[in-house]
Amino acid sequence: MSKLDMRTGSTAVMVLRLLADEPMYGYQMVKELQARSDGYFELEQGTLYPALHRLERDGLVRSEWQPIAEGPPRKYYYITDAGRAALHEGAAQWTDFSRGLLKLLDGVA
Amino acid sequence: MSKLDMRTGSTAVMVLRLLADEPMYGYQMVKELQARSDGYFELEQGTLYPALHRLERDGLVRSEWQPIAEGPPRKYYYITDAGRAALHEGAAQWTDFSRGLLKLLDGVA
DNA sequence: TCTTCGTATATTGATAGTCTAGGTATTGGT
DNA sequence: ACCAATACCTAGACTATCAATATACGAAGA
Repeated sequence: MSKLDMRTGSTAVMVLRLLADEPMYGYQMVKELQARSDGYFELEQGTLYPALHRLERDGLVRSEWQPIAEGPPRKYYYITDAGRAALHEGAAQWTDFSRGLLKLLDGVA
Repeated sequence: MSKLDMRTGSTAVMVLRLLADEPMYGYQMVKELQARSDGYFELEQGTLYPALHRLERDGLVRSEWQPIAEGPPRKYYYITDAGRAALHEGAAQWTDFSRGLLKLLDGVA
């Protein structure tokens, strides 16, 4: 099957979902999403970083640089209270949408 | 819950899904999608008509004007063989995506 | 008669998110 | 010396969506 295009707007809720478990840095999120989806979700860095900056601009996450003994420094992201609220809202919408679409497409694929 | 934004790219597969059952005209598709989703999928006309023209341009549907005794004429759309193939492809992708997202968001909403 | 509503197609301009492609820098292995 | 993996980032092009608007017909009601 051809490579997945990220569905517009899903990146934010995916990122918030990851950060709800623990703080993470960008590169880690890419790998974590791959791991949790058996390689299906391939988040491009050119998609992720702008999305993270939007989330921070909107107060849904905050970030903190952390120097690493070996390798380049990491920018850790933390979900905020507003971020958790947005996660619940966004998860509810995407869940409804996904269920509705699965119902509509049931038996076609 | 707030009004649904159509998720980018889902319009095409929804339209093809409807036309796989029977030929329809645009306005009818809007109503039919509402009916099949208990009012959840609200396809805007400014979203639908450009989408239909793209589908026709790409040979996935063809259209035919039909004069009506009462009221404005209707432009009926028919799915093509290429359209059915695209439907299966698109349905498979959206199904995988939806299942993956539901799994990721499970328990959050 | 005039207005409004439901039907039905369509376009325009603004907006927003994704992609490709590139850039910078560090570390470890060959 | 070189390359791959790690880790951050941006710019420009593209595409689909939205809100708003336009046209036109028929029916119902004031």
